[in-house]
Amino acid sequence: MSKHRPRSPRRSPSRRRAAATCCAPLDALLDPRLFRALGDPTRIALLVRLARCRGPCSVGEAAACCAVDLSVVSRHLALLHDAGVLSARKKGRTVLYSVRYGELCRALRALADSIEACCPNGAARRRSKGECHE
Amino acid sequence: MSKHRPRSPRRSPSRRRAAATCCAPLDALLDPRLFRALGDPTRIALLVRLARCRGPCSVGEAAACCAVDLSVVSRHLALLHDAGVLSARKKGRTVLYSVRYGELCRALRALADSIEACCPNGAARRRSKGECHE
DNA sequence: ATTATATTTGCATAGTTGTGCAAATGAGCA
DNA sequence: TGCTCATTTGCACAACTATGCAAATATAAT
Repeated sequence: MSKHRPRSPRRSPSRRRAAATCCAPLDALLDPRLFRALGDPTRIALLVRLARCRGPCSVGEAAACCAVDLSVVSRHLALLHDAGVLSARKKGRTVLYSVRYGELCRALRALADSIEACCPNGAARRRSKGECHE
Repeated sequence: MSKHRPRSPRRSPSRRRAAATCCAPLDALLDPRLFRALGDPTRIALLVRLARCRGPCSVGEAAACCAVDLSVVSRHLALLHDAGVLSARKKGRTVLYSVRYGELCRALRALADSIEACCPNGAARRRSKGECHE
């Protein structure tokens, strides 16, 4: 997901082998940077706004959805961009942001799949409603 | 997502209308509380650990995955529980936490669906790779 | 009751984050 | 060149967060 990342030394090389195989992708998919980016109400509002725009949206236009300073909006959009949620394109003196629908959806679905794969009786994917004890 | 919540409205029947209708569910699905909970490396480590456990896991057991104080682990697990990511069950003097696989997956997929529905040419769902400009 | 184990809570603290304002940059236009 | 508009950056500050340690609670075992 995240665009350019300084490669965190998080994971230890041979961390737990036994029950690890199925959940291996989880580590990569569960990127705190993505979730942190989505963890702020103002940024969520901006993301929804961008999604509703159906197409590129300038910083000023995006700012219409929330009552914070324009500079704050600029920072939030940059952060969402860094997290890989938005793409940015410069057109003249304005910056056009748009939602990276495909990337975002793929990341979320991959995560869901990976989590599901860890579910004790997760083999019955997508079938019955109550496949997992919860 | 969040444990006790007024039942998010499913997908709108007529997908894509004036541009605003289709994204209505997004507001409900994009819950900052969930993402904030997943936005911390230690909590992610705990979640992965819990997923690997394949079944209930005590606070002490979960703590094995990260080098923070047990009290911190306790707080993180409580937070994940509040966010609806984990379920908790008390057994004697230990508390068993487990991943709410179903809820979590459903939330992520619903979110992916909802985002995709906002995509300008999102009608081609799941078909081609590059359905969306990004 | 006493002791031991599992978890939680109170408090202090260092670090991070969201915010506004003012100034700076950048890009088009007269 | 100046002028205007869109966006970003520097700075300060309040609020929040993650953390560790010590003490408190809860439950089980002796």
